[in-house]
Amino acid sequence: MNPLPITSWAVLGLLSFGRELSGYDLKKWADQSLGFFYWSPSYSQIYSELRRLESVGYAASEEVAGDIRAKRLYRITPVGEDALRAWARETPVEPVVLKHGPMLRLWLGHLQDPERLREMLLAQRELAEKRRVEAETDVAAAESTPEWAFPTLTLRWAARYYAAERDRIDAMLADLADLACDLGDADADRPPFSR
Amino acid sequence: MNPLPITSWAVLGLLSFGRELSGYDLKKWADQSLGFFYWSPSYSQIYSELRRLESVGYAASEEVAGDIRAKRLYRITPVGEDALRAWARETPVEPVVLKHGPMLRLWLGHLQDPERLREMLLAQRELAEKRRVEAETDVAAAESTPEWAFPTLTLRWAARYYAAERDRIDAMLADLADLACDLGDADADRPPFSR
DNA sequence: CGTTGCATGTAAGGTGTTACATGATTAC
DNA sequence: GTAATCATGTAACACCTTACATGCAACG
Repeated sequence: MNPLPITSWAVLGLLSFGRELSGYDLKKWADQSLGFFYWSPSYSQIYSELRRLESVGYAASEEVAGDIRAKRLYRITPVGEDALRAWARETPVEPVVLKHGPMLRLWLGHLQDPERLREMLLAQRELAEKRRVEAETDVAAAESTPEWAFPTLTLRWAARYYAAERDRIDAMLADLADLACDLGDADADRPPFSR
Repeated sequence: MNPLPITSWAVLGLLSFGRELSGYDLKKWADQSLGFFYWSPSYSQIYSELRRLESVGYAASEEVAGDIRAKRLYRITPVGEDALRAWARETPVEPVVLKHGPMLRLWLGHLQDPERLREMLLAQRELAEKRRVEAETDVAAAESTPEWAFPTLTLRWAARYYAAERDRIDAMLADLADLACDLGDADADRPPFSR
């Protein structure tokens, strides 16, 4: 049997805080926790990961007649706890992956209208600020509960991350403005493809 | 025909700076440019993207007897330039994707030995600092050449990014130390799974 | 009474990885 | 002479997403 993908462990991790949750709720919660520093898997993947976790005995589920409609609630099993702990302790840490779409566009700035680049950065700035506020409010909600100590740490990290992202965009906007001046000066030797 | 994946455009972007390059060289260069803010595709993917780009007429190649050994050098075609420019201008910007392995581990800190977490963060700190220095030296090498104006901007951004990453880890180490004190105080109500 | 949200999936398909293969050359 | 690097690939396969399907309940 191949080792489980990281996503599996992440989903099992969501269950390791001692609550029983449906796939739907798991996704919602993943968006607000995992989503800040790891990515949040799609619904369909959450459901299939849950089935996989159940098939290897790391999770168990039961059909529950909810307030309105039947749900399938998943919980972590003792075997699953052991496996997750072993994974967290013994597996080499995954390298950080960053795919920064806006920077890719900037890197190819010689193909673009400088004004469009500026607009793109401003939009990105707004997004980062929104995420920052989200993380900040989530910190405030979580920091009083001792069980959430570690999630609170990562939320605090996320708030700093998105604040820094916002500031870097400001710095980039300034650099871009400088660059526009320089290019304005030396009209003769434009970079390639700038027509 | 489906739209090309972003990786294709990234590889075509590497070719858009007016040089003829082999797949091998492209990968090396990708590690030092794209790798800082986007991820660097594997060799095998670079080769297959190059074949795809050639098949749609965006790139052309020729076998060249290099200094030592035969190489296949790729260059962008005029059609490819137009397509790349159109992509850069008209396609919605890809959202930022972050998959921060170390934060995932920290989020599950209740399963871990705090000392191990500290070690992990220190290792991560060193890595960020190394990347920062790399980006910084690459900035110094590129900033004098006007064609590299935009790549220089992104390298400068990367240098700031990795500096901020390093500082965030320091802040996290401090938070973690505070947390250890709090937990030491309240021995009675340990978080779940901390045995 | 139509649309939105809840809740759970299935199917198809592309993306991107690892592992492997090859052969020639440089370095120790 | 044998290890590592250059240089180019192929094959298999896992991962993950989008699109689609369903059926009920609440909201206006």
